[in-house]
Amino acid sequence: MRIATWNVNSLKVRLPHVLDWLATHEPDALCLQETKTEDKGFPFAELEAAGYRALHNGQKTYNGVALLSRGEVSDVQRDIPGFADEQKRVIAATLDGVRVVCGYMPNGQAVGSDKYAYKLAWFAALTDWLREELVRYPKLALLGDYNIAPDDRDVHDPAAWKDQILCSEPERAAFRGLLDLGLSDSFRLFEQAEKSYSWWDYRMLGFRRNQGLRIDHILISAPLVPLCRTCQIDKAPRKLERPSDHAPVIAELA
DNA sequence: ATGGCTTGAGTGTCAAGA
Repeated sequence: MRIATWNVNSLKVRLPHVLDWLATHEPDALCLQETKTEDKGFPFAELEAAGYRALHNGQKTYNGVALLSRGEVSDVQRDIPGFADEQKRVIAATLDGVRVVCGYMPNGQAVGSDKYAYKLAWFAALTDWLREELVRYPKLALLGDYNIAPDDRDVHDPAAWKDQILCSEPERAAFRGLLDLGLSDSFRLFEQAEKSYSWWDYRMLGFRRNQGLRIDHILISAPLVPLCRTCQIDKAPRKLERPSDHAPVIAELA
């Protein structure tokens, strides 16, 4: 079973890249973030023609998440239960016995801002929900754009980013809070190249200089760890014309 | 130098991203 995540920064713009990527990698599930559309603009038919059904939790202009799958899904959940939030950031479903949770975690804008407080509250609500979810679904994967670089090795210039948004200690503590539920960062189960990142700023030739951050992650619960064969960041789509600023991350489960 | 791109909305130019 292959599961993947990709912040596409507008599905309308990126649909050709997504269709190519699905054909090349044939994931069983692909979690998308920042679809930036309501259902009426969502390309259900094109994805269906490519062999994928789609669950979408979208809104106009901002945010929006989707879960694409080849097989049947059940127990669909939109948003974090009990957490009042206008922003469409979560969709989850069960697929082949695995609870697949797709999240677009808040960016937070700047340490100390209102959006930063929302980000930390959002992570607390997510963590509380997943603690319960793991009881019901021991095999669980949380995929998405976490907007957190968990460690200095996930940052091209740790000194410049120190205590900045995406890297601050409270954000990293929120990430560790997810690990404390018994989840593992699948990327770090394997030896990886140094300077591996999943996002590069559009500006300043960020990608060409590999000035990036690793903020897109696939966390997996303990029963899935022995099944995990690989986890890789695919930089290829970032090299295309009009790329997303994020690269997809894909994990293979036996 | 708080800039540098990209997107959606909407037709002038701004919010938001990370």
